[in-house]
Amino acid sequence: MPDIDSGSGRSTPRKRADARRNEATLLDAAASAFVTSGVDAPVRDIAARAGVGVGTIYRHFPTRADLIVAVYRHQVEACAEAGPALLADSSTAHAALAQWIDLFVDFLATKHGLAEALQSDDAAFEKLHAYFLDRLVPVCAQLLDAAATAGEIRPDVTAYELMRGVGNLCIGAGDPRYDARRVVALLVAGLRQRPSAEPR
Amino acid sequence: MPDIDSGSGRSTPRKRADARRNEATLLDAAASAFVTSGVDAPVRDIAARAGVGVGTIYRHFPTRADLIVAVYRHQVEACAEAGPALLADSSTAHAALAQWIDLFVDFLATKHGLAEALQSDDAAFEKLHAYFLDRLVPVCAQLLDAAATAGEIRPDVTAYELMRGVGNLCIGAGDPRYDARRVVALLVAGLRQRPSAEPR
DNA sequence: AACGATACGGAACAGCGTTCCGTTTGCCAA
DNA sequence: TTGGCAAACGGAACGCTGTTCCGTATCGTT
Repeated sequence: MPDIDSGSGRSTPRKRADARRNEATLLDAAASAFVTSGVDAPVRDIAARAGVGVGTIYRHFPTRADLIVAVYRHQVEACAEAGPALLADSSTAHAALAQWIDLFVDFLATKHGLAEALQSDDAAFEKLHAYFLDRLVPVCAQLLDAAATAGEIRPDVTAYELMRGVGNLCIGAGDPRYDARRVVALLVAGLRQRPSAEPR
Repeated sequence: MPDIDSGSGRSTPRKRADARRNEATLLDAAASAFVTSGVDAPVRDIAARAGVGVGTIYRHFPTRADLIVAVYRHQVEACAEAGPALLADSSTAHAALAQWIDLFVDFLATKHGLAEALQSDDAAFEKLHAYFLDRLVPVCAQLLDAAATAGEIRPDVTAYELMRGVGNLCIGAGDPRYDARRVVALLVAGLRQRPSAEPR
C-alpha cells in the first residue's frame, strides 16, 4: 500500500515523524498562548508551552505571520465560504453583506491583538496581511457588487477599503465602552444609497 | 525687575536654565524624529538628535506619552477650540460635526504612527489616551448633542465611541489604496437619522 | 547495525525601553 | 569672586524582546 503523503503538495518528500508531531504541538501551544497573551505572545513563551526550543518554531514558521495564519486558517476559510452562502440565503444583498461583516467582526474581535497585527506595517506581518486580503477581499467584493448592482448601496466603495475599515474598527474591542459591532454597523449603514430612502 | 516664572504653575520653583534649554531642544528633536520615523522613534535616536543622553529624556518626559503630548499639544488644542466655532458658523449641526471630524482626521492621518499609538493598549500610552480623550471627547459630545437635538442623527451614539471609531479608521492612512477620509465620511454618513430622509 | 539526512535545542547576538548613579553644571549666598 | 550644594546630566548596565547559527540528537533507511 502506497503511503499517503501528509505534506501539502505532491512534491514535498514527506517530513519526519517528530517534525510533524512538533508542528502540531506548536500549533496547539500557539493557539493557547494567543488566547492568554494575544497574538504577540513572546516566541519563548510559545516554545516553552510546546516544550521545544525557539529554533524549532522558526524552522516550522519562519515568520510570526506564518504561525498566526496556520492557527486561524480554518476560521478564515469558514468565513470566506460563508459569503456566497449568505448571498444565496438572504433576502437582500445588503442584508447578506451586513451579516457577513458581522461574522468577520465576531471573529476578529475575539482574537486578542489580531486586528492590531492585521493593520500593523511591521514587515513580520506582511504575509498575514496578504493572506487575509487574498482570501476575504474577493468575497467581500462579490457581496459589495451584488448590493451595488441591486442599487442598495453607493457603488464607489472598494472591497479593500471596506475590509480595511472594518478591520480597523475591530481594534480595541474588549473595552466595555467601545462596541466594535455597533460602530461597524454604523459604517455599513453609511454604505446605503441615500436617494432610494428606507426599505420598509 | 522681577523675573518672569517660566514654569507652568506658581508653585514650581523655576527650573535651571540648561534644563529649560534641553527641554526645548528635546521637543524639536522629537518632532523631527516623529516625522521621519513615526511616534515610535527609538529613544536613543531622539536623544542623539538633541545631543543629550537618554537619561535627560526620561527626566523631562517620564513616559513616551508625555513627549508625544508635549509635541502635539498645540494642534490638539486648536482642534478642540475649532469645535464650538464650527458649530456657530455652520448651517447645520451635522455639517459642523462632519467638518470637525475632517479636521481631526487630517491631523491624525498626517502623524505617522499616532493613530496606532492612540489605540494601543500599551501602558506607556495611557496618558496619551487620556489626554486626547479628555480634550476632544467633550467637544465631540457637544457637536453630537447639537446634531441629535436637531434630529439630524440617531441619538444613541456616544462621543467616546465615535472618537474611538474615527481614530481607528485613521490607522494605516498613507496606503494609497486606503483613504481614511473617505471611510470616515462613510461612518459619519451612517450616523444620519434614516426617517428624516435627505436634506435637499 | 550503521550511516546520512533531517530536525532539534539553546547559546549568542542585536535592538529596544528603562533605571541608576558617578560626574558635571548652574545658581545663590557669603 | 568664590565656595558649596542642589539640580541636572550622560551613558553604562539591565532585562526583555526577536532572530540566527551550529554542535548535537534523532529518525528512517540501507
